[in-house]
Amino acid sequence: MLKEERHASILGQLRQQQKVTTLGLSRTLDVSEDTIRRDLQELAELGLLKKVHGGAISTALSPYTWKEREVYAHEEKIRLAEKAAVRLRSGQVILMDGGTTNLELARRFPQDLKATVFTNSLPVATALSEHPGVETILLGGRLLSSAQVTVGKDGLDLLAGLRADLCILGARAVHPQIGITEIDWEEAQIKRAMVQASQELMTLAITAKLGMAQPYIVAEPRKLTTLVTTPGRRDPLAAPFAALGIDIG
Amino acid sequence: MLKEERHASILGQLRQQQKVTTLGLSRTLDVSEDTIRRDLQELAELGLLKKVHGGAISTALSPYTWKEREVYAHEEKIRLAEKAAVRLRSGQVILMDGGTTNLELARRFPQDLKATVFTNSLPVATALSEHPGVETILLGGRLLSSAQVTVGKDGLDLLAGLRADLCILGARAVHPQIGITEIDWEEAQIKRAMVQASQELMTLAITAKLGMAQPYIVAEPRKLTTLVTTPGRRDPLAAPFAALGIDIG
DNA sequence: AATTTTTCCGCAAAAACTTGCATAATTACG
DNA sequence: CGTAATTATGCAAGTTTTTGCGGAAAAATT
Repeated sequence: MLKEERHASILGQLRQQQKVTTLGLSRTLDVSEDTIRRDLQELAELGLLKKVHGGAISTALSPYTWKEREVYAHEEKIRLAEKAAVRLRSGQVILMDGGTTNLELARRFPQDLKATVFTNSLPVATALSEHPGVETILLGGRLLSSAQVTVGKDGLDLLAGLRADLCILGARAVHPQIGITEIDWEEAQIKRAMVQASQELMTLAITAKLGMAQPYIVAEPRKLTTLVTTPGRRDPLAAPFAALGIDIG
Repeated sequence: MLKEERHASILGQLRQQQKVTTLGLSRTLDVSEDTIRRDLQELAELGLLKKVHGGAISTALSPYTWKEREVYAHEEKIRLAEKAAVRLRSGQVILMDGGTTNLELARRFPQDLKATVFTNSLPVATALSEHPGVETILLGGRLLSSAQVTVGKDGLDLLAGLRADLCILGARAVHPQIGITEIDWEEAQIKRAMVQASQELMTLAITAKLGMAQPYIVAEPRKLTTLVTTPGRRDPLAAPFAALGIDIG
């Protein structure tokens, strides 16, 4: 059996039952546990699953709540937020959507920054409200508890009449050909409106989100101005974006 | 069973019934109590639950942070919130503004209540987002950092087109002749619009607020339907309200 | 105060993982 | 086609993680 077949089989099983065990795969695929471990490691490096002691679990485990997502890859998110924070300039009008990475950025806005921020994210707004130099404007609408953001027509209407300097998107998936994509249609709509309403587009993406894609397109790759991520511009994961002229930070 | 599965199961159970016991989990998941204890500790370290003697509870229920302990008359506010919570009925469309008393009420919405809540308060919206039966709609606008509420034209416009069943106001001052009054002009405007948009008006007021008045009038005394407070209807502080036909709870 | 329940601590066994290495399979190329 | 290079696999030894247990400590209950 070819390695690729095994990988496909593992991912298939993972989709069906959310988890796989090293021992179980070793038996069904008739290879040693060591080989399975190496398979899982490779797939984990591609962000296709999450390796745990005893096997692996699906990264896109659906019943994840906001709180649970917040602790996932937390250290990496903080590093990205720190890198992004130094790129902000006073006087800007900024659009920010939700996401746990954006929340870390909101917490790390430079103390002396003066800016106006429009956001549809409750946690981001809460974090920014403690900042002395930032005027925060919350987009109204129905609250999605899973993502802690508001959606709906009111927010879209407000964005339609706005010309902001910078949009900071927390994306679920960033792909060099497909662009920034989302899994929820209502969220995707608001994000699209945010992108439309601003000059520049910055995205913070942890490694696991690079090269991934979801059903609803938020922005095409060429819309992206800055991509803040962990791998450098030479890294195969980031290089395709650099080739498009996107600033890799 | 993988450790992560157990964790997911624990969190799932916690989300549904907001508490779990060590013994119960040990039985359902078929591992020793020590293992459960270690699981709970790990999850507690990630901030995903709160460990208590005998098991764990949802963090949503116990946000007794250092800040909240210092809230003025906190215990009294909690008692008022408990009294008000039992008066809520399923199917209602409710308007809620901010304030620490309203926040305590939001945390104590009956678990089986089904309702739609419009609010301009960030903490109230955050608390309600954890409630399975409540649809939360946030009023947009500029964020006042001191009160953690939004103000502005967008919220006023939305309220103008609304007919709600109940308005729950957290008032700064309640006077039997002057009515409910506020100290901030912008907040007063939103509150006034909320009162206008609903059939009934309920207010939770700690003793210290009774008989007080502030510059901006939000609602006349006769608008008030229910006053939830500590003194009984015979008490000289509450009697003038009872005389107006207001329900004292 | 006594008793029961729950938690904490250290330990030991089992399971799972890592690493280095030898061998087998596959691919590359003259 | 044959041989070298590369890659994949399995094995063994050592390490880490996980788990359950006994007993002491702490907390709740009576």
